Amino acid sequence: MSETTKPLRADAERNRRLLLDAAATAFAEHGLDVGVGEIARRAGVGRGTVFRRFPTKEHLIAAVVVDRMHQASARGRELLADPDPGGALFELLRTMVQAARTDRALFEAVDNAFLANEDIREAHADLVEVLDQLLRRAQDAGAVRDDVGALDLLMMFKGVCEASRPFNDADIAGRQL
Amino acid sequence: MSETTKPLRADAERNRRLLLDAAATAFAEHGLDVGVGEIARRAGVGRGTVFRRFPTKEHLIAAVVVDRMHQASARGRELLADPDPGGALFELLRTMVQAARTDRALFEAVDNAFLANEDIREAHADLVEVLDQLLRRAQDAGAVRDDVGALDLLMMFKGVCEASRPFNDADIAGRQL
DNA sequence: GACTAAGCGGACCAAGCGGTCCGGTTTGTG
DNA sequence: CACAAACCGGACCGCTTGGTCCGCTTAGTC
Repeated sequence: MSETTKPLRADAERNRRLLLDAAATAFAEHGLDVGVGEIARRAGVGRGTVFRRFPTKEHLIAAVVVDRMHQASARGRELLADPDPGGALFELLRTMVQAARTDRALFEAVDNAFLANEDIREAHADLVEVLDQLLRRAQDAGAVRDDVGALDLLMMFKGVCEASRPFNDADIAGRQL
Repeated sequence: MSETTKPLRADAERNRRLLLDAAATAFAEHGLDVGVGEIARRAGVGRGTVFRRFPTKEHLIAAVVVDRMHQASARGRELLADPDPGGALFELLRTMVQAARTDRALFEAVDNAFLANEDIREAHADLVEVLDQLLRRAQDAGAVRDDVGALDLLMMFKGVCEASRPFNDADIAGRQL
C-alpha cells in the first residue's frame, strides 16, 4: 500500500507506537485540543520527538485516525472467518460504534481532514471494502436485506453513533437491522 | 423568564445583535475556534466591546446557542397555528435539521456546555415544550404514531443530522416518520 | 569494540489566544 | 443644553500553543 517508508530504527518504532496510543487516549479524553506537550508527557517522550515523527500535529491526528481504521479493518477481516455471517457483520458494527463513542473526537476529525489526507482516504477505502465483503456474505446468507450497500451502512452507522451518545447502551444498533 | 436584565442602551443593544449574528455565522464557517477578534471584525466593533457584552467567550457561545434555540421555538410556535398538524411538525424538524447542518459547531457546543449553563437549559426546555405540543397535535390528528415522545424526536433528530451531513438532501428525514 | 547515522529531549521562538484597562465618545435625561 | 452615566475601541498583558534547533545518546554494522 503506502509502505514506501523505510523501516524505522527499533527505538523509533517503539516510540511511534507509544505516541500513537497516548495520542489516541488523550484525544478521547480531552478532545482534539490537547497540547502536543500533554501527549508527549503521556507517551513518556520529549516534545521534540513528536514533531520529528509527525511533522505536524495534524499529521499526528491523521496517523491516529489511520491507525484506528486499520484496527477496525483487521477486526473485520478476522470476522470474515466467523461461521455466522449475520452475527459477524453485526459484531463489527457494534465494535465500531463502541470505538466511535470513545474516540469521538477522532471521528469528528475525519470529517474535517477527509479530503485533504491521502492515507486516510486509503484506510477508509480499505475499511469500506472489508465492510462490503462482510455485508455481501451476510446477504448471501439471507441475514440482511439485499437492497443496502456498504456505504449505506457506514452512513447509518454514524447516525447511530450520534444518536446513541447520550445514552449508555449500545444496543440501539440492534433496531437498525 | 430570565429578562431580569435591565434594558440596554440603544447602541449597546444594536451591537449585541450584530455580535450575536456575526458570531453565529463565524462559528458556522470556521468552527468554535474562531478568535474573538475575527468575530468583532465581522460585527464591525472593537474587541473590547465583545468582552463587555459577554464576559467570556463561552458566554458568547452560550448566548448564540440560546438565541438560535429561541428562534427555533418561535418558529415552532408559529407552526402551532398551521392547519396541517403533521406537516407543521415535519416542517419544524426540517428547519432544525437544516439549521443544525449549517450551525453544526454550535450543536456540538451544546453537548459540552449543557450541564453548565442555566440559560441554555432553559431555552432547551422551552424548545422541547413547543416540540411536544406540536407532536401531540400531530398525534391527535393521527399523523404520527402515538408511542413516541418529544425527547425521542429530539434524539432521533440529532442522529439524522449527523447521518445526512455528507449528502446534500435533507429529505432523509422523511424516512423516519 | 569502535564508528556513524539515526534518534532523542528540552530550551527556545513567534504567533495567536482570551481577557483587562482606560482615554475619548455617545446617549438620553432634567 | 448640559452633564453624568453608559458605552466604545484598541493598545496592552500574560499565557499557551505549534513548531524549530542543536548538543548529546543510542542503535546497529563491520
